[in-house]
Amino acid sequence: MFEKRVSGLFVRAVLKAGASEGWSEEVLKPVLDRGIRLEWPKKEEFGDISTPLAMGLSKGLGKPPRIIAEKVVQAIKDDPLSQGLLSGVDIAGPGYINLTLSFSFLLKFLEETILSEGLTEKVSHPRKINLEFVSANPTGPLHVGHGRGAAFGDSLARILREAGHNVSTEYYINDAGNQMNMLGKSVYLAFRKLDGTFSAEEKTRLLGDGEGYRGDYIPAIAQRIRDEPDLLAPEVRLEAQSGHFTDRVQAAFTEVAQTEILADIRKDLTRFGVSFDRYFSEKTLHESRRNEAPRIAHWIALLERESGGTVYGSEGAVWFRTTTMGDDKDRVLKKSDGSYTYFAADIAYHADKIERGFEALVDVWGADHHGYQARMQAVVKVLADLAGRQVDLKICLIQLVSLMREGKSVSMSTRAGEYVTLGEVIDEVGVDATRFSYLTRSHESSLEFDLAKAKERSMDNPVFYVQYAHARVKSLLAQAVLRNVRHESFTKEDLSFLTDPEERTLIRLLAQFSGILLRCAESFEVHPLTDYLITLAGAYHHFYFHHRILSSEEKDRPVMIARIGLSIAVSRILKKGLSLLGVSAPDSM
RNA sequence: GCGCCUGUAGCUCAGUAGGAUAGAGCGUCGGACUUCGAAUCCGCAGGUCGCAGGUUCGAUUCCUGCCAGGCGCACCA
Repeated sequence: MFEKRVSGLFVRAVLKAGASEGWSEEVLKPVLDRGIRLEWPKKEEFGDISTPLAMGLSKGLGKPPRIIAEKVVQAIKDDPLSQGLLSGVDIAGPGYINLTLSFSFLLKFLEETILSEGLTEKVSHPRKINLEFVSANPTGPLHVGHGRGAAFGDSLARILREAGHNVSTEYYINDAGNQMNMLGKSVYLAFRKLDGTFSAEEKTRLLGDGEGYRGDYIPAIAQRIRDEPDLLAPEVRLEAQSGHFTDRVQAAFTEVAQTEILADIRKDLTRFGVSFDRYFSEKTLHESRRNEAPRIAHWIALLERESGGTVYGSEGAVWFRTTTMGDDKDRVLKKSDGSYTYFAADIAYHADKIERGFEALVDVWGADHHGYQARMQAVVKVLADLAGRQVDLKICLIQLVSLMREGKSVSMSTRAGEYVTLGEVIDEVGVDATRFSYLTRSHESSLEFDLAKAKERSMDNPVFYVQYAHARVKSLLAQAVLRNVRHESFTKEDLSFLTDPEERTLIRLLAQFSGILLRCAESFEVHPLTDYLITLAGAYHHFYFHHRILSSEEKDRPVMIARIGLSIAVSRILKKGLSLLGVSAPDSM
């Protein structure tokens, strides 16, 4: 809310002090260019906003930090724009400059928070961002790991939009290649089992030594194919029933299986509050339209022609030179049999994104794909150069989720089809608790997800703690109505009765919300927001417990009105924050 | 073997681009409901920030080397 103003204040102060003190611009410039680093000290004795700026300048200027701080502080005090905004500027510790926001400014902020819909400051340079997440292969239902990526990606999209960016969300469907064929075969074999015509020989012939896909959903799809005549063309059905595994049987079973599974995935995602602007099919990259070469061929050929040797042909294959970025060998894009690797498809997909004009690409991946990062960065760089534009690629690696139940780990094996699906987790613990639990930890650290605890209504499961704070306010307001308290207007004057230090603490915390969001948007994180909401809820619970809000005494009325206003502001920020996490804020629980 | 990530209180984790006395919650123990919802609040205890060096006025944070755990290193997807 006030970060930009405060930063501006510091920049002007440093330049002014620098001019009169003869500080070298070479020292100042890099520090100012990086942006003034602002902190919100936990201890209020250190003010509302703090910066270690002077310590950073100390070395370059060859002066003690406190001396530098003094000059900067003087310049700030002389700046007319600090009037009204600040009530205190101090130097503390080794050379921190601590600012205290004026009461009047805080009240103005509070008034706006109660009134306006737009709670947040927007980024100064909105970007057109493509955010790709989940992108699970349509070979089985989403599991708990995908759930984390879904919660993270969706919440990040909401935050980026709130911050003012233009965001498109996308799910990349790996619907080409061997895995899909194997899926079709697996369903076909299950179909044969239902018919009583299954044989081990046929299985070996189709799958070799492999087991294929084995989850419960495989026979379920086979059953549907058996039950619903429309799912297979009559001649294909005849071939399947008589054990002729022709190309069109393969194609039909794969098609049905994929459609069914994708429909289930989308159903789970919808239930989870996650929607995508677009589902992008890998298959479309391989298809040729109107006599044109497939997109994938187009891009690989283009790269081979114009990448200056980064993409080159050798041994009958086409390679990407990844050794220049630390890889131990170059990687194949086009195999000697003429088909393309997954990597090649990914290149074409990212080329497509760039072609669509995105300025920033965000890929949310499972952490097991980390080995792919450097390669993809190199690809995007090459493609962006070809397009003659600056395109940033941010890769968010989501660390793994270990599922627990009452402290004991729930074993999971994807291969054997034994895993807990996202749908099951939602059934058991609910959407709100599931999403919140996923987002209580940084996505960069692994997460222990305890089903029993996620359901528990305790502090172990802070979603209820935060929701309860919101419900408390709503209940309070309802109580106020019952007591015929009218509170339509909350002007600065009405709010000026909030003189208690703990009230100021709450306002100060509310004022940080916007900055937290901007930080999330800048660093592509969600967790700081979750953390903030827990802190805010805690502060309100504390306040509520120690302060009587409603009162029938006439002399207490101004304070009562002001506290109701403060409570409304808290509830609005909580609700807004929760909505960005995709979590509801019920009025009662 | 090479590469990436992680190692902070008994447990699960924060710690914002080196900085102020390293923070929460849970768990343990002990307190608070005649008053707006006790799904809440208050207090006590708990740490050589994996180990050892180095850079710095200052290191949980940066560098190097170890140790431990996880993951990745296909003309698979």
